[in-house]
Amino acid sequence: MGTELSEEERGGERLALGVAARLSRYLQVLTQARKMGKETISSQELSEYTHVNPTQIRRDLSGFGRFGKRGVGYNVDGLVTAIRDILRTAGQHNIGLFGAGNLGKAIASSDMFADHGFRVVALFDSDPAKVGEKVGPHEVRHADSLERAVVEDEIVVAVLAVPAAAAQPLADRLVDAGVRIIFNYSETLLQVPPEVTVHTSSPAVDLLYALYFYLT
Amino acid sequence: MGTELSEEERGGERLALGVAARLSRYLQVLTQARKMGKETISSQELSEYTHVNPTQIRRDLSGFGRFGKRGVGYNVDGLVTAIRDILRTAGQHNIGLFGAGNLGKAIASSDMFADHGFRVVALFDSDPAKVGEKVGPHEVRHADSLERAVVEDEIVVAVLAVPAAAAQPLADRLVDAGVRIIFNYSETLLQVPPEVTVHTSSPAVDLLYALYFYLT
DNA sequence: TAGATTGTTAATCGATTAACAATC
DNA sequence: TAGATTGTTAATCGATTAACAATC
Repeated sequence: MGTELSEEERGGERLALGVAARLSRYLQVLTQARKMGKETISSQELSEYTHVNPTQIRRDLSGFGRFGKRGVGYNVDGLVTAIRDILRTAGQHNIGLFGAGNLGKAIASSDMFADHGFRVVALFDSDPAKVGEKVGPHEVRHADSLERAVVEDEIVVAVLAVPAAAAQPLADRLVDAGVRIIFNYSETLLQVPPEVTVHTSSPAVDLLYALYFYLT
Repeated sequence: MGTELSEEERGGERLALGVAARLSRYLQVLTQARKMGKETISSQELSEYTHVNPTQIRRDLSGFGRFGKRGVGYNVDGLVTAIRDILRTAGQHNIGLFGAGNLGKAIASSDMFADHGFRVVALFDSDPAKVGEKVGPHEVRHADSLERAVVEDEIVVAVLAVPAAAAQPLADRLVDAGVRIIFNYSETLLQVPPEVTVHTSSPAVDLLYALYFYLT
C-alpha cells in the first residue's frame, strides 16, 4: 500500500529495458506537467503525450505500487518521486560536456539535466577563443585540463557535442582518463575498449523513425 | 533473391513499430559508416554500434530479402539503399524549422536531414535581429510569414526548437496553417487537435533511460 | 448515486535469444 | 580447405490489448 517501495520492488531486480525506457518517458512528461502547474494526471492523458497505451502505463506503474486514485488519476508530484525512486537517478552523478558549439550550448543551457537530478559539472572546448565564455551557469574550460577535471570533479559520464573529426581523439583521451560512459552526439562511429559504453544519438535520430508512421 | 523487393515485401504491410525503429537505427549507423569509407559491415559490428542483438539484426533484414554475403557481411551501400526503400523515406518531404537559437542552429547546420533525404526548406525566428542571418545553407525568415511558407514550400513537418513560452501559440498557428506533424524540442506539453501528431523529444531524452543501465 | 479511472486478469502477439546448417 | 558470417528455426520471454470489477 501507499507509495513506499519494498527493497524487492525497487532494489533487487533490474528493470526490463522497455519498462525503464517508458518510465523515463513518463518522467519527462510528468516533469513538464508539474512545471505547468498540473496536479493530477490520468493514464489517458499520459498516453496522449507519450504515445504509450494507457493500459500499458497503468500496468507499468502498478508493478511498483498503487500510485493512483480511482476516478481521479495520479498525483503528479507523487508520481515523479516514485519513478525517480524506481530509476534510482537522484543526482549523484556528474557529467562533463564537451564542445561549446551550438549543440553544446543548447544542452548546457537546458534545464533537462537539472530537472532529472543530473549535474553538468564542466563544459569544455578546444578553441581558445571560447575558453572563459559564459554559457548558462557554466564557464567554458579548455579541453587540455580534461584529465585533471575528470578526477577532481568526479566525472563519470562524458557528453560529446564536438565536430566529427575531434570525436575519436577526444574519446581516446576520455577512456584513458577513466571515463566509462560516453554519450556521442557527433556524427562518428567511435572505437572504444569493451569496458566503455558508447551511446550514439543526435537531436533527430528518432525523427526518421517517427516519420515513417506519421507520413502514412 | 538479389536486393529487389516485391510489392508485398515493402508496399502492403506497415512495419511493426519496433522493426521501423531498429531499421532507422541501422540506417543511421550505416550512413556514418559509409562516410568513413567502410564498404562492408557484419551483423556483429552493427550490433556493437546499435546495441541490438546480432541475431535480431539478421532476422530484421532477412524479412525483406537476402542482403548479406555469408562469411563476409553486408555491403554498406547496398544496405543503405535497401533500408531506405523499406522505410520509403526518399526525400520527398519538406521540413520547416522554427527557432534560430542554439538548438535550432545545431539542427539547421547538421547533415542529418540531408543524409536521410529530408529537406529543411525554411528556418524561422520571431526575433527581428535574427531575421536575415545565415545559418548553414539557410537564411532566417521572420515567423510572420509562416502561413504563406507552409503553402508555398509545401511544408508537412514542423520542427519546434523555440522557448517554452513560444511553443503553444506557434503550434496553434501551424495547425491552422495545415501542418499535421509537429516535432517538439521545447519543454512544453502541446495541446493540439486529434488529427495533428506531436512528437516531443529533447537532445537527451534517452540519456536518463540509458544511464539507468550504464550506471549499474 | 453516477461518472470516471485505476488495478488486474487473461489472451494474443511480437521480440529476443541460442543454435546451427548453409555458403561465401 | 578452413574460417567466418549469414539465413532460419524453434523455444522463451516480455509487450500489448481488451475487458471489467473495484473504488474514488
